[in-house]
Amino acid sequence: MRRNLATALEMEGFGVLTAENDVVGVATAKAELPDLIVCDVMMPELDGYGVIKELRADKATATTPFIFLTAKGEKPDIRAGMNLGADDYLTKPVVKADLLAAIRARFEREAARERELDSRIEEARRFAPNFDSPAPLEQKLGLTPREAEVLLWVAQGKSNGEIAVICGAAEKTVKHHLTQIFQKLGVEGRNAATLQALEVLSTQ
Amino acid sequence: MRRNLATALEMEGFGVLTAENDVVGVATAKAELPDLIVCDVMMPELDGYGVIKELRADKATATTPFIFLTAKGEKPDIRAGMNLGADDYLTKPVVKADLLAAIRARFEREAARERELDSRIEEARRFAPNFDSPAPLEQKLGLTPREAEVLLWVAQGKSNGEIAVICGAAEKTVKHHLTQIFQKLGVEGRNAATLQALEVLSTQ
DNA sequence: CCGTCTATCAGACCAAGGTCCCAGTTGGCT
DNA sequence: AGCCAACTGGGACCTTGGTCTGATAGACGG
Repeated sequence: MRRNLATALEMEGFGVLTAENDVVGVATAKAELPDLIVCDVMMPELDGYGVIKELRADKATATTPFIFLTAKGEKPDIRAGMNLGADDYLTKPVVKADLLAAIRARFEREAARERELDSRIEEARRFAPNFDSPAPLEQKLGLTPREAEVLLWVAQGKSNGEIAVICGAAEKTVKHHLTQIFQKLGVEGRNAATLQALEVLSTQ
Repeated sequence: MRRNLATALEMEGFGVLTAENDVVGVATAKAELPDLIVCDVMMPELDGYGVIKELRADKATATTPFIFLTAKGEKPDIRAGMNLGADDYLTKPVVKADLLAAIRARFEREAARERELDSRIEEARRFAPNFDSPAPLEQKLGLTPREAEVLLWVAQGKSNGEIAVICGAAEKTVKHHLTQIFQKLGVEGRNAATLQALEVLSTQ
C-alpha cells in the first residue's frame, strides 16, 4: 500500500519519503521538513493523531500541510483529525485522482499563502525609517531628549546649521550635543552615528 | 438555520456577519474581509463552489479560512469542496460542538501560521543594507562603476582618506567622484547621498 | 542647600569635506 | 583617425565638522 502510493506520487513528479510507522514518521518529518505530509491514523504507538500533535507542537513542522489518508472514515474520526489541525482527510478506498487532487489543492493553498506572505515581507523590508519621534533614539541609545532630537535631524542629512535653526539653538550648542552623542554611541563622526540611528529608527 | 447558527456563534463571543445567499455572501466577504467563512454548498446562482472560487481568485480573500457546512455529504461533494481550497467540510446534521471545534481548529491553524509569518517578517525588517556589491547603486542611481564603489564606502561611514586607500586612488580622485555623485543624485553632502544609497541597498 | 543632569553658548583651533578649474590617460565606438 | 566617457590627478580655496576648554542657568532629588 505505502509502496504503491509512493511510486504513484513519484510518477507524478513528487519527491517522496516514506516511513514504516508513526514514530519513525515523526522523526523523518522533523529531520527532512517535507512540503506536505500524508499520514494514516491507525498505527501502533502514537497513532495518526499523536503524529500530528507532535508535529504541530514543533515550530519547524507546525505549519506543514498535513493530510490524513485512512480507513477510519466515521464522522467522529474525521472530526478528531481535522480538529487537531489536519488540512484534509481522505477515507479509503481512495482513487489516485482524489489523492493527487487533494495534494495539489493543498499545495495551491500553500502557494497562495506564500504569495501573500511575500507581499507582506516586501512591504516590511522597504527602507522606511520612522523620523516622527526622537523617543526611540532617546531610549534605545541612552540619549537625553535634546540629543535624540539633534540626532534625529542628523540622520536625515541636515547640517549643523540647519539643525540649529530647526531646534532654535545656536550652532555651537548643536555641536556640543553632537560630541556628547558621539561619545555615548562610541563612534567618530556623524556618518557612523547616522547608521546607528537609522538602525534604531528602521527596526522600531 | 442561519440565524440559529449566528446566535450560537455570537454566544461564544464571535463577531458574526450573515448573508442570505451566494452572491451577497461574496460581496460582504470582499467588503468586510472576515477572519473565517462558513458556507453552504447548495445555493441558487453560484452555489458554494462558485463562492469559494470567487473568493480564492481575489487576493484579499485568497487565504481566508473557509469551512463548508452543508447537507451535501457524499464523498465526491466533499472532495470537490476541499479541492477548491476549502479548509474543512462539515456535513449536516452538525452538532454545535463540532462546528465550534472546527472553527477553533482553523483559527488555531491560522494563528500558528501567523506566528511563523511574524518571525519571518521580523527577520526581513531588520535593518540590513547589503554592502556586498556596488552594482545596485550603479544601476538604480545611474552611477559609473567607480562612483558606485566610492558611494558604497561612503554609505558605510568611511572618510575620503580611508576610501582613497581602499580603492587605491588619490583622495583628490575620491573627492572628484563624490562631486559627480552629488550632482547626479541632486544632493549636497555625503549624508544625503548616504541616505539614498542605503535606500537602494536595503530594498535591494 | 548642594551636587548632578541637562541644556545653553563662546572662542580658538585643526581636520575633513567640498568646489572650481584644469589636465593627462585609457578604452571603446564610429 | 577622431570622439566621448570614465578614471585619474593637482592646486587653490572656502565651508563645515569636530574637539577642547570653559562658563552660565534651570531642574531635580537627597
